[in-house]
Parts: sequence; structure tokens; C-alpha cells
Amino acid sequence: MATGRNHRPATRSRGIPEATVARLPLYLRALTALSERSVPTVSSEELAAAAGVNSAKLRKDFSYLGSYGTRGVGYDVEYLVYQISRELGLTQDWPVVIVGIGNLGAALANYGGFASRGFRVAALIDADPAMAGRPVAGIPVQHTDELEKIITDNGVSIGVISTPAGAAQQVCERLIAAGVTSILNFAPTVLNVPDGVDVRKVDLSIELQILAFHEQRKSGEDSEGTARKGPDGDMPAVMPA
Amino acid sequence: MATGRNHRPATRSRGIPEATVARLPLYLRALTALSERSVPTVSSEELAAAAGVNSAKLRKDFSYLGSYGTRGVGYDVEYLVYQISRELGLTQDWPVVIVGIGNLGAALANYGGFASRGFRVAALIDADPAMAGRPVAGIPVQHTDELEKIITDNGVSIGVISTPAGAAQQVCERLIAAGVTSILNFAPTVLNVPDGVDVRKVDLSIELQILAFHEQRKSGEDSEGTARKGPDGDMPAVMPA
DNA sequence: ATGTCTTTGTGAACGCGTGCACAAAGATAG
DNA sequence: CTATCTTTGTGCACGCGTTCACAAAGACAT
Ligand SMILES: NC(=O)c1ccc[n+]([C@@H]2O[C@H](COP(=O)([O-])OP(=O)(O)OC[C@H]3O[C@@H](n4cnc5c(N)ncnc54)[C@H](O)[C@@H]3O)[C@@H](O)[C@H]2O)c1
Ligand SMILES: NC(=O)c1ccc[n+]([C@@H]2O[C@H](COP(=O)([O-])OP(=O)(O)OC[C@H]3O[C@@H](n4cnc5c(N)ncnc54)[C@H](O)[C@@H]3O)[C@@H](O)[C@H]2O)c1
Repeated sequence: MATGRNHRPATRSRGIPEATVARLPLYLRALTALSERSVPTVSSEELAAAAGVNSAKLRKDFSYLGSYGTRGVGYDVEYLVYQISRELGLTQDWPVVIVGIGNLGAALANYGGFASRGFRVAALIDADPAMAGRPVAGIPVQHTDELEKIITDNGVSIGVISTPAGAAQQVCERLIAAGVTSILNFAPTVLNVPDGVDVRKVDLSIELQILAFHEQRKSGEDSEGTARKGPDGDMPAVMPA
Repeated sequence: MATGRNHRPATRSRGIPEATVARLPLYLRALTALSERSVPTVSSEELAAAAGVNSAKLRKDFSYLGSYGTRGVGYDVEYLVYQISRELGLTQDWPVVIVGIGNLGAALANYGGFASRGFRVAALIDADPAMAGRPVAGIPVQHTDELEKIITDNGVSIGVISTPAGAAQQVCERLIAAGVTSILNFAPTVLNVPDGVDVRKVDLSIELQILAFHEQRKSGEDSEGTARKGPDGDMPAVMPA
């Protein structure tokens, strides 16, 4: 999962727990599906099942937003969709820039799930001069030289980084200097940012490695032969000095 | 430095906290970078900075694996790379299949970061007959009809789903029936799986929505006008019965 | 051998998140 | 209006993860 900067003093009594915030989009997705099927109300039990969480957890999550349910009946779907959207800040459209239009960046640009969820791809930026002007997903790629101007002109506060790892920190700094305060990072590197800037990361390899760990556990459960813990003998040639 | 003699059996090995497992790949990445620069040893403080975590947390994490450090000196980089790799199950290569070779699936297939981290793309699978045989990233796409055979023949236990959301559950079930026990899901939907199967999800939209939440907080900090909690007035026409 | 200095490994305290279990709220029926 | 039934909202307890702080381990110098 992604991590965020969490150096907030607990002074926020109004503050919604981070774990709850991370689940709100999940509820919203399930509610949107119900809304499209014109389902008027839903119980915490049903909605929890659709979102893949515990119903008590869901009710507690909603209790942080307010009392939006009706006892004996459940929650009004449309009303809840609105309340969660408002809480997440999705009643406004967020302009987003994607920096690094390679394999991944192009896929992101082509992804239709953004617009339907309150985000608009304001610009695509790449350092390769050969790409400048070439349209990707109907949007012409602009050169990195114009990064600052693009951010300022469009009032962009959310940036997506899909450049190689080596360029990520530098791109990150330019984005922040230009006014971006939230970054979604796909490059496999740690980004150093000042306070007040949120970073979330998506790292494919990390997810696979976590799966591999559990996978190894499963297969090694009976034999215990693959992951023996015995004294030396399964160590690499390289030894500590 | 610790000699092979002190290598201790680490009887505590059962039950590494999930939070720790999720950080091991992070440490591994930082250590690999140090290794490439031929740095022999590293202190918990330095490594923690490189991995973007607290040094006490790092030391506690490593303590679950065993005593691999030397007081007064730090950790032997090569030795630690090996220990973490082994713990994560990366000393063996994991064959992986990607199902759904569209924008995202193709980007994943083209991603070079897999092989260098112990994963091998064994096959690309898509339901579109027009794609069958067409090479993507040098690997010919195979039709969904052959899914079961591919999984069995290659002994695949890890599957990646990058199909549209509507197809994900069905694909998931076929993968599991064929023998897959770990799934990385990119489709924005909840997957229902039996016990013993691990699912990790990557959801772009959710990450952006979480960023939007914090972004809204930041801008509303001074004015407080956007996120007021007051009684009705900013509600939609739709009201609960 | 003795002392100093650095850094690990971990006990303990704390805070957050989760899930149980139930009283209260409100709908619905008679 | 009273009774019954459903489902919310939440108090509480528990377990996990984080962080602090320090004794002990070991390197290194003399
Ligand atoms: N492709 C994947 O599925 C995948 C998966 C996980 C992680 N990643 C990571 O995502 C990032 C992008 O992956 P990719 O496969 O698209 O790589 P890519 O090489 O195809 O694309 C990188 C793009 O970034 C551009 N670029 C380089 N330096 C830049 C700079 N300073 N400013 C702006 N643009 C710059 C390049 O011109 C190129 O178009 C990498 O860090 C990669 O590790 C990719
Ligand atoms: N592109 C992105 O950046 C992005 C971002 C976030 C999430 N996603 C999600 O990832 C998934 C894929 O996105 P995309 O942009 O690549 O979509 P896409 O439409 O480009 O590709 C989907 C591919 O899946 C194939 N497919 C459909 N049904 C299938 C089935 N039953 N079995 C096998 N293959 C099947 C299609 O033939 C197509 O090639 C979607 O669920 C999307 O919501 C994509």
C-alpha cells in the first residue's frame, strides 16, 4: 500500500482517521454501483459486503462523518454518495498532470476511470523532445521546460510521477516548487518532500514481493525444506568481513 | 563483524508482523543500491533514512529476522541483502501471468523491473481473439481458452489481473481453480476468494481520492468554508425518506 | 587488559484500529 | 397509543504497530 506523510499533530478533533479516509473511496464505489441500479436504500450489512469490509467497521467509519443513517432502514444511497463525495472533495474537479509519458504514463493517460471520479488530466509532460506535441490519449505531450507554467496556469495541485526512478526526485522538487502539494509516485524510489506535501506511492514490485513472501510460506508449510533455518550452509559466498 | 559462527537459528521466525513484511522490500531496494555502490556496511540510521522510515522501526523489523547486525558498526550490506531476499522468497524465480493485455497490461508486460526483482513474466493472456499471437514486449499473447493449461504447465502461483472490472471476478475464479494462490488486482472491484488465497489490490482512483481529501483540507484550512459541518443547507435535493 | 565510544537489540508505554455486543432509535403493524 | 421488529450508533476491550529510551555488545585505541 501507499504511505502518506503523517506528521499531523493530533490536535484535530474534527479529523477523520486515516484508515477511514482510505476506505471512503471503497464505499463510494459500491454506492455508485447501487445508485446506477436505482437502489434507494442499503443496510450497513449489505454495503459492507459489497465493499468487502466488516459491517461494524463501516458503521463506525460513517459515524465520523455524521449520523446519515436511519435505524431500522439503513442508508439512503443518493444522500450517502453525496456526503462521501463532499467529504473526499470530489464535488469539484481536480486538474492533474502526469509527468513521464512512457509505457506506464501513457496507460494512465488512456485510463478512463479518472474523469468519472472527479479528476481531469490537465496535461502530459515528458522530457523527451521527440514526444513534444505528439498526442497521447488525445492530449498533446508538452516538454518539461514548460512544467512550471503548466502547473501555474492550470492551478494544478496534484501531480503524478511516472518517470524513471532516477528522475523522480528532481521532477518532484520542480512540481512542488511550482505549487503542487499532492503527489502520486509510481517510480520505485523514496521521495523527500517538505512538510505540507502529501506523497502516496504505488510500487508494483513491492506488492509482488509481499505476495511472494506469503507464497513461500504456503509452499514451505509441510516440507520446511526450502527455507531451512539450520546453521551455516545456506549462506552466500560473501561473508561479513 | 559477526562471523558465520554466531549465525543464530532465529527460532522466533514464525510470525513476522505484516507491517514488517511490507517494509522488507523497501529495505531491500535501499540495500541493493548500496550494494551497487560497493558500500560494505550501513548503520540503522543511514539505512532508515534511505528507506524513508524511522531507525527504531527498522531495527525492530530486523530483530524479527534475527540478529544480523554488529553493535558499534552496523549491518553488512551483502549479508543483509541475502537474508532479506531469502525471507521474501526471492532466491527463487516466480513465474507470473498477466491477464488482460490492454493499456495497463501492456505497460506491465513492458516493465523491466520485474525480472530484476525475482519475477518472470511466464505468459500474457487476453480474451480478445484479435490479440492472440501478437507479441507484446516480445511475448506472444495467448487466448483465455488456454488459461488453465498455461497455469498448470508453468507452475504459476501468482497472477496479475488487469482486465476491465466486470471480468475480474470471473478471471480470478479461473486462475484460482487452475492453481493460482496469489493475485495482484488492478481492476477497481472487490474480489471474493476462498481462504488460502492472497489478494493485493492497486487502485489508482482510490489513491487520487485520498490525495484529494487531504488537498481539500489544506485549501479549506484558512477559510473553512468548503467543509462546514453545520446543519442542512449544502445538501442535494435528494433527501432520505 | 582496560576504557571509551558507537550502535544494536529490545522492554515497555502508548496510540490507533478493529470488532463485539447492545442500548437506543425509529419504522411498521395492530 | 402500544408492541414488536429491524438496524443504527457507539462504549469498550483487545491486539497490533510505533516510538522511546537504555542496557549490553562489540569495535577500537592505548
Ligand atoms: N511500466 C510499469 O508497469 C511499471 C510498473 C511499476 C513501476 N513502474 C515505474 O514507473 C516509471 C515509468 O515506467 P515506464 O515503464 O513507463 O518507463 P518508460 O521508460 O517507458 O517511461 C519513462 C518516461 O519518462 C520520461 N522521462 C525521463 N526523465 C524525465 C524527466 N526528468 N522529466 C519528465 N519525463 C522524463 C521518458 O522520456 C519516458 O517517456 C518507472 O520509474 C518504473 O520503474 C513502471
Ligand atoms: N490504464 C490505467 O492506467 C488504469 C489505472 C487504474 C486502473 N485500471 C484498471 O485496469 C484494468 C485495465 O485497464 P486498461 O486501461 O488496460 O483497460 P483496457 O480496456 O485497455 O484493457 C483491458 C484488456 O482486458 C481484455 N479482457 C477483457 N475481458 C477479458 C477476460 N475475461 N479475460 C481476459 N482478458 C480480458 C481486453 O481484451 C483488453 O485487452 C481496468 O479494470 C481498469 O479499470 C487501469
